[in-house]
Amino acid sequence: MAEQNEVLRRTPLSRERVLRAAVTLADEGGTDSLSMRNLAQDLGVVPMALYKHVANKDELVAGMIEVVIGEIDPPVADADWKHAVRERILSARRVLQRHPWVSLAIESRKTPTPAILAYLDSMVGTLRNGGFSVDLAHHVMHAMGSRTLGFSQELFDTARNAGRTGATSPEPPAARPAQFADRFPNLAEIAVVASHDGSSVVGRGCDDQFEFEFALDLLLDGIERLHQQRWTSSR
Amino acid sequence: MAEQNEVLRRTPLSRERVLRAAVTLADEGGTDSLSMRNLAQDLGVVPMALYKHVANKDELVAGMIEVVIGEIDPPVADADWKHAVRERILSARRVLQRHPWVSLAIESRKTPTPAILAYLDSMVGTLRNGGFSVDLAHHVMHAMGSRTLGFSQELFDTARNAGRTGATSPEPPAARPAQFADRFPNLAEIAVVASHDGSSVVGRGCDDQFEFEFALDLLLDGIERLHQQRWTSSR
DNA sequence: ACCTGAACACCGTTCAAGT
DNA sequence: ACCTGAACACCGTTCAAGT
Repeated sequence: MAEQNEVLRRTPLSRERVLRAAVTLADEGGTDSLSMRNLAQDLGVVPMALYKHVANKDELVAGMIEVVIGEIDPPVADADWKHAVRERILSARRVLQRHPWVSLAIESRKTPTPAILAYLDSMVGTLRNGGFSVDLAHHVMHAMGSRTLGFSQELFDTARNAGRTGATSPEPPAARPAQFADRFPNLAEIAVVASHDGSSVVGRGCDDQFEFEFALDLLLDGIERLHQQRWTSSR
Repeated sequence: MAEQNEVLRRTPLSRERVLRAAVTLADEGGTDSLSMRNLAQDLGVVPMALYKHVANKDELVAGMIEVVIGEIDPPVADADWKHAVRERILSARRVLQRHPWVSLAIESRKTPTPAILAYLDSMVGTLRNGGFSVDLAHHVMHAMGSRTLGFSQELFDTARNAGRTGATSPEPPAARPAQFADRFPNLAEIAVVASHDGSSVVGRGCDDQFEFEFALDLLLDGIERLHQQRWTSSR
């Protein structure tokens, strides 16, 4: 590790290397460990050296988002709109699972980055090519919201925390199962079904991939129905 | 203002006062201005005095979330499940619009707070009373995701930044309209329709309330269809 | 002209000293 | 026993001094 740092120190810094190291740092240690000082240390460089390649931390994060969004597959060719949209979103979801910090990073920013705009623009293009009116395509993009980028939008987000360990969190989301079932009986009932195991609690045992696709298909099927009915807003 | 601080200084601190002052501080200045030191100053108190009422900043934020979630209306009585769910979510949305910092605060936490669990439990109860199977209710909660709490889930989030000014942001999300239309023609086309005005850009002119209800109803209608069909997952 | 160490203005939180 | 000032270990970023 010290040797590797020694080697890396010889190769000159570049914006590319800075962004890549930052993504790796965030992947491994989460947003908390992403500081200009930590990043500089990983690169064997004094903190101020970073400021020749990124204007400030905000711009660093924007660059990191660009790198990650670039990992999303291009749209599949020769497919109907529904299949193309579905596959692209599932690709985005796989990317987000590799970089669990990125969804919060995107949501924390005030403005979307160019790569996000390009991704969304491409998705609108897929809808338009599929025969969607501008009007319907517009509302559909709003309806999909951040799910277009593969966001789970879960309130019990097991995926986000599981980043390091990979396993489910050792601690239940609230108190012990017995108390939990008393206070939140309807959630407890749901959790039991999800896990096929009476001793489980909410947040464990849910099949995230199934739930994501369930929600995605619920939206896509509804959208398909509107499309076939030539739906328009009354504007 | 100095006089008011003087008066407030006499009334003893309480967890209630700390949380309420923190919510007000975040409402006015956003998450950035919410520091233990700023909060203590607003309360006319030394920073360390706060630690007798909240264990640390994380627990402070949890308490702030509890306060805000408590502002959501209880479920309307004597209503079918669809109306009850719809009205409750629209109430949650109004609350989130009053406290623009709270959605990010909720998403940033690893575990849901008790008030959030109680809210979700109540919503599951509404579905179960409406005749939903445990299985379908479970998947529906995942499908709705954070939208159950009124989250917009927009990538162009005009509402979140508009907190202070109330007006739309003076700066377009990316470059000037002309360049924008060149790089993102499909987004530009959508934006023009949304604004009835060729000079506009994405993010301006969208009717947030309409879009939220469009997406909400798209989901609710799809859910109603599954419910009527007695849908079950194949488990 | 370039690079960088020290410094500035902040954080959340600990802890020991003072009352 | 209670309260709190100073201190600690961090931040992102500025800026002037050194090469």
